[in-house]
Amino acid sequence: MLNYSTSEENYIKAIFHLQRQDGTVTTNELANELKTKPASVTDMMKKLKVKKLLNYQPYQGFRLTNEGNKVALGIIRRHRLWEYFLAEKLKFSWDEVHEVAEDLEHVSNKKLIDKLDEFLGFPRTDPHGDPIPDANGRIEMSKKICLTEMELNTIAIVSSVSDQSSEILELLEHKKIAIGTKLEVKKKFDFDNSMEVKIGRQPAFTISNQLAENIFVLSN
Amino acid sequence: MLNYSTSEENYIKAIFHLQRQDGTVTTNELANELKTKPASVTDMMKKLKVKKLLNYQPYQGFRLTNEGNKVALGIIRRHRLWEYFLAEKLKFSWDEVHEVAEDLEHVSNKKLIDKLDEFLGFPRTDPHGDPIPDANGRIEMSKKICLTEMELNTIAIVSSVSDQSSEILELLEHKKIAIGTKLEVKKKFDFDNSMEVKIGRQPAFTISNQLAENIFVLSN
DNA sequence: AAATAATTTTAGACAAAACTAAAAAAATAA
DNA sequence: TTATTTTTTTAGTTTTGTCTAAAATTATTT
Repeated sequence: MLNYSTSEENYIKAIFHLQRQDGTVTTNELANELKTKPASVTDMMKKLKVKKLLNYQPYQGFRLTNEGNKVALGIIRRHRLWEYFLAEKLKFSWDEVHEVAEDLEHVSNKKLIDKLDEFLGFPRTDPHGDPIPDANGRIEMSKKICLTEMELNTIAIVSSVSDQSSEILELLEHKKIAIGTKLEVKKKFDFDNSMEVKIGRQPAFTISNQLAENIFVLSN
Repeated sequence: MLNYSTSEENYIKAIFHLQRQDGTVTTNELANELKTKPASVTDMMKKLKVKKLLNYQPYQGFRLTNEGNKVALGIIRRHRLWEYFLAEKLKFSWDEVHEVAEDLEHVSNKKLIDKLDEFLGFPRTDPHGDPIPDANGRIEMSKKICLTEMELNTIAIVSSVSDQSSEILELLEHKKIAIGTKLEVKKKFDFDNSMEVKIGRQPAFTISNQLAENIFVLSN
């Protein structure tokens, strides 16, 4: 695996994330995401095309090649492992880790990252609940879905909460729901869209639709 | 404290280290140290002078200002803390840490470094025995001297060994001398320049001149 | 002290990554 | 289907950090 500049890595990562949503990524989307100008994006797209990291025909938008995706997963692996380290070992709070990891992720020494992974105990998700690719770039492709979309009697892991207000956190704490908690939906009520869920062998309890809409889970 | 580019930081660090030996640093010395060309050095010296990090008159060599020294100590602090982390936590070997720390040292988030320091338990020296500056840039200015230069009845900490052959390591292990060991010189013999040293309360033992010349210590 | 050698600086170029302004292409509206 | 708007690309600069080749300065010899 070759080495890429910080700037190239930032473009690759941004394309990877935007690809998840749409199929293909446009110049303006990317310029907006990276807070740069469309002309700069076009310049970089030409460079990355030459390096065979993305497919790109003028005016047609772009998407990463297989090689490009591999590179992106490497960057994301580094980013999320550092986030985990910062939160778990250095006691950074939930919302501070991203910014610092943005810098650390560009130190691309494979041995460093694999040893860090081992030191941390091979964590499966970062502090935001997003999955961490393994040393081979494999990632749990369990897409993040809203708790409201889960099928009955399937188990999913709570991965993130979109609203971060203290009110919702109080409620989640009371119901013993945290990131990493395994939830099973037992019933859904059409009247108010509330649902009954279970954690492990404990008795099922009720979650309102407002709450469920703010909980996202990884379902295999 | 402002932010400096990776390149600027590498120059500042190199000047700091070269200054220790001579008083002032020359263009060629620096070009050689950084594996770059003299013309590039001159260009950078002009930039660093404008930023008031060094004193420099054409053809007269250069040395860091107080501000420049502060910046250098910040970089060295980061470098050595990461080295300690790599060796102690990630189980990198003694001779692998430097290269990786060369990259990590340029991530200059103060909170990150101070929390890392705390996580590591405020180590006083890196894995090579070199002192780590504290959060205020203070460093144990105990200069590294050769064991042969130590005065009688003073205590010093073994900080490094210049020869790294397995023969010397075998001998050091046998005599229970390691980095961090506190040594006190009790006698010196002019005949063969051998010396008698003590570790703690144990009985004094003899060290040959050849061995002493390869042991460096931090004497307060 | 003049000549030669070594060191250092200047001048001019180049590559990477960004920008602005203008041109070209695609999408949308009339 | 034209006309207009939006998006994207091109062309030409800028900044940072590097380089080579040549000029200037300092150091060393004879």
